[in-house]
Amino acid sequence: MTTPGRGLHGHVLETLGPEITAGEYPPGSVLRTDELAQRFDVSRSVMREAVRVLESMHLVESRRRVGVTVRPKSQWNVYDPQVIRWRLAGKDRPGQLRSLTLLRSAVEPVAAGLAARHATAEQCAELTECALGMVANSRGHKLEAYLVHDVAFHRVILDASGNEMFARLGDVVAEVLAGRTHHDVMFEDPDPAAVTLHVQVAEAVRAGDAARAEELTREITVGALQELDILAP
Amino acid sequence: MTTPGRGLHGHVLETLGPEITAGEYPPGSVLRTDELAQRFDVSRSVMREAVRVLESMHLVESRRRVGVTVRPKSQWNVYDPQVIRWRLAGKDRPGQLRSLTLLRSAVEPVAAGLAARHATAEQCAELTECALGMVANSRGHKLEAYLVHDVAFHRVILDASGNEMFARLGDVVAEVLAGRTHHDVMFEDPDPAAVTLHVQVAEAVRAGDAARAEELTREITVGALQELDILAP
DNA sequence: AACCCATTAGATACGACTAATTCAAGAGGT
DNA sequence: ACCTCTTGAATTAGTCGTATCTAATGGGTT
Repeated sequence: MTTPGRGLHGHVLETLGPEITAGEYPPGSVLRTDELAQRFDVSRSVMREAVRVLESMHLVESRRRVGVTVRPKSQWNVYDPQVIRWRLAGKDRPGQLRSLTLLRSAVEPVAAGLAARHATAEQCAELTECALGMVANSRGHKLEAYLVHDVAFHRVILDASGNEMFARLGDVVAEVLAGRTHHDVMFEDPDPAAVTLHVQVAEAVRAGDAARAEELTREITVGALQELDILAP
Repeated sequence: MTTPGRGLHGHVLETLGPEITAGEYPPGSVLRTDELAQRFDVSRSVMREAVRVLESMHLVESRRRVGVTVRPKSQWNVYDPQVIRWRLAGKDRPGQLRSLTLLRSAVEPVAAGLAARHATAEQCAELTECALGMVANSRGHKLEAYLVHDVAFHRVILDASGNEMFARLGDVVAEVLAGRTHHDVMFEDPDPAAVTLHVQVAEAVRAGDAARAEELTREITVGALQELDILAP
């Protein structure tokens, strides 16, 4: 991913991060730097750097005379892409997907509305291209090719919104969509209705119809919620 | 704040973080660990820990033979509370407030709808209490007391949504509201209409009327957008 | 109960060594 | 004369081990 075991401390994080985010150490658990350094066979300097990173993610807290204590889940930086990846790779993947899909359902419609106002001609073209790619791969078990265009579509929408906060959710959406295709539902071809909605969103954005783009995207995200049995009646 | 100059590396971060997020080093700028260590009069070990943290925020990238290069703004972890604080304290504070308010306008209505479904009796009571506190302090230049209740109100909504991602935006909302009160508009008493809306949201949540809670909250956030001249018609 | 001190584990510093990457000079081919 | 590939030196972060400092904790003393 974006963070391949970059250096020794990176390797340590790749093991320790998932362990912590998976909840293997209950909140309040104490880890000692010396022990960790021994366990991973690295020097304390390296171990301290890793601890600093975990600390900046609010996963742990390092105090003198006490050690490195694991913080409760409620304090974690759950928006940190690294934390998200670790949790998606762990055992509370379902819950994580629910949370993220809910976030999508809140943000993406608004982003689509903004995109309809701010999208450049180039972005509109990209959007249409993505939508066509989705249509072309919507039948015949071409799930991978479909996924690529689906991810690209949502990325363009988020970027075109002109809001940096929305734009940075592109990676998150990509993870969610990939997760849905690879692990959860989706054994068959995607829902034709969803494909149509994407095409219509592309049209609405190009036409500058913000209200319609927002409403159509809301339908898409409602569909995503229903797939995960997140009912909202 | 949550991270008061904890240790030497914390002190370094408190200076270097704001400098980078303020854009004082253009993307691609190269910093050398040795020089930085000299500048802050700390050991290389401490400097390396600070760099690791900045790296985990995707503010910089550290490569051998090159140095510590500043990454473009588009790659920063803009959801990291620390980064948000640094940027709010810096010169692109207005833009940051716009981005965050837009995020609020997307998330809070959805969160309010969920809160109407999931809120406990205790949370409903808290909500009503907050709303009453806002009413009580809405006249007579009691802006500070008003702010406290306003922040608490939105925190309860986000918590009661039952979604951890939404809940973690409580701090962000707090920063935005505090910023609005202390620096920007708001020289006079808050808008009476906004106060009324908060009371009505509390009622709707208690009544379990999700659609109404969502719509009322949307009106609140639209008001916040208008205050910042973010027009959306 | 209040105070003091020994213990402990992280915090900082320093120096030596390692390894990766860049850049440039030079060999060889076109 | 130009281009390409190789090679090697310089540079800078990465790693490690040790020594010292500091602050929390817990027990013991008054």
